[in-house]
Amino acid sequence: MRILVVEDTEDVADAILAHFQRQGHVCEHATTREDAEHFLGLDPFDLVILDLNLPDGSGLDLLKQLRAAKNMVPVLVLTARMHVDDKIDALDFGADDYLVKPFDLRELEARARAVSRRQHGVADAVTEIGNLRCNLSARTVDLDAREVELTRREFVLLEAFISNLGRVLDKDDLYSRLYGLTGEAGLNAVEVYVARLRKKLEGADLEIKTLRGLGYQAIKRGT
Amino acid sequence: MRILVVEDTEDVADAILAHFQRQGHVCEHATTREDAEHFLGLDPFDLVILDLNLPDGSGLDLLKQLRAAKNMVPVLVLTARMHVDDKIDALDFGADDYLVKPFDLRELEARARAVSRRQHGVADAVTEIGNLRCNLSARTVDLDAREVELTRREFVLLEAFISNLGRVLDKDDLYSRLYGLTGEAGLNAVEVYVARLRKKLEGADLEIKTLRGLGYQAIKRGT
DNA sequence: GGCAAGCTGTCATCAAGCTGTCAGATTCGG
DNA sequence: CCGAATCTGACAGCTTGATGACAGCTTGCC
Repeated sequence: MRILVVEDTEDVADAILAHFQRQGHVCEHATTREDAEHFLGLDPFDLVILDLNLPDGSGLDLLKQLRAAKNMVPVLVLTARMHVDDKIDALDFGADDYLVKPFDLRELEARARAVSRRQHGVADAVTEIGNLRCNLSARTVDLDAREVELTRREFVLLEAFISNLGRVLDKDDLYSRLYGLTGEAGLNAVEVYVARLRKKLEGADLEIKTLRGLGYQAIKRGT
Repeated sequence: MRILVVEDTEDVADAILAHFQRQGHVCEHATTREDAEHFLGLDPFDLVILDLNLPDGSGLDLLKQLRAAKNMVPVLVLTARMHVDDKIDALDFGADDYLVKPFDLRELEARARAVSRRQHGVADAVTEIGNLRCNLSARTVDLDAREVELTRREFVLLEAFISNLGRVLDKDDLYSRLYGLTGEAGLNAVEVYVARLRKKLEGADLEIKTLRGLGYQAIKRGT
């Protein structure tokens, strides 16, 4: 996933970034509202983790502004405040979930995953596509009940395909999921990883079709 | 375990810290509510030992706040007050157990262990994983009915793996279990101890898998 | 106090596995 | 049948993890 972390407390931000990056997600870090707006203009994100207490303006305003602009990116709000009012405000203004500090990284991860799943209309963390079972939280993939070992990048790619079943993902999109904004790999890299993924998923009911000039599309075989 | 001791009476705190640290647990010490909130924001703890009488606000409020934020960390409450009401309050607000001062350290230890076990849904302090039997209270480990001698750190590591079977523990997590937040060992230390533990547990039905870039995962062999 | 044993953390070195690039092969649309 | 797009096997560089050796420190024992 592409995640924008808007958080000015350094150690908290570092912990969040490190944790999600370890999972293979691509993260950008904004410390101010202005900064956040900048990033949001550059790239589509799959999730925004937003601290309500920012130095240059309430995060709540940023949220309002986003929603006013019909930007429906999933937003997970962090707040140190304990007031129920804040929670209500945040949800009213279009936050998808909220977490009160202090929080556990694992909790944050679970919420993030849930929010993003809801966005894609996928009910469960475990997705089955025919003989292929993918557990997004445990990062495990089983094909015909045998575990398939995927590397970080391969998993990111599979995640993208699974949560966008049937949709066409163009190469630029996949590229930014793998390498973010500052990516330094050649475009060919996407092709290479698609090939590697296809090879590891040989025999699976998930087919990754090539749409020449358009991108790739994952579909369930036999449909 | 990572234990947060929230206690402002110096000698009591020292005694508790010394005792649990001797057991190989990693302890942090907070003397005020604010301090406690700080630590709780930094790292997930396996247990909070909470004195109800704090200089800057009742410990009960901290507990309420924690639970309101859905933080379910096991909390063991200490209180000097003799009122029965306090006991009821603490349990009502989500404390897992309480102890009235003055108390015996061994008693505290037993309660702490019980609370933490309950949290993990383990009925007994003895956990069996195939041919490996681990007694958390006695701190003994048997492999094929032969005792394995583990050092403190090795045991802490094993404890972490056993109580998180199947889950992926990243190196930062393991590191903070071994050295706390202020640890001064290199990150390589975790690898070294995993290696030592693996060596001592050679032939056991507990496998410690390496997930490159993610961390380690303990699983029961043959599953 | 002094000694021995064992625990710790560091380091250097080695091994394994991931990554990105490339070149040549292949496929596809027209 | 051509050219462009895509596929794919090979490879080299790099990151990450494993492990034996070692020196300092602590602990327990006399």
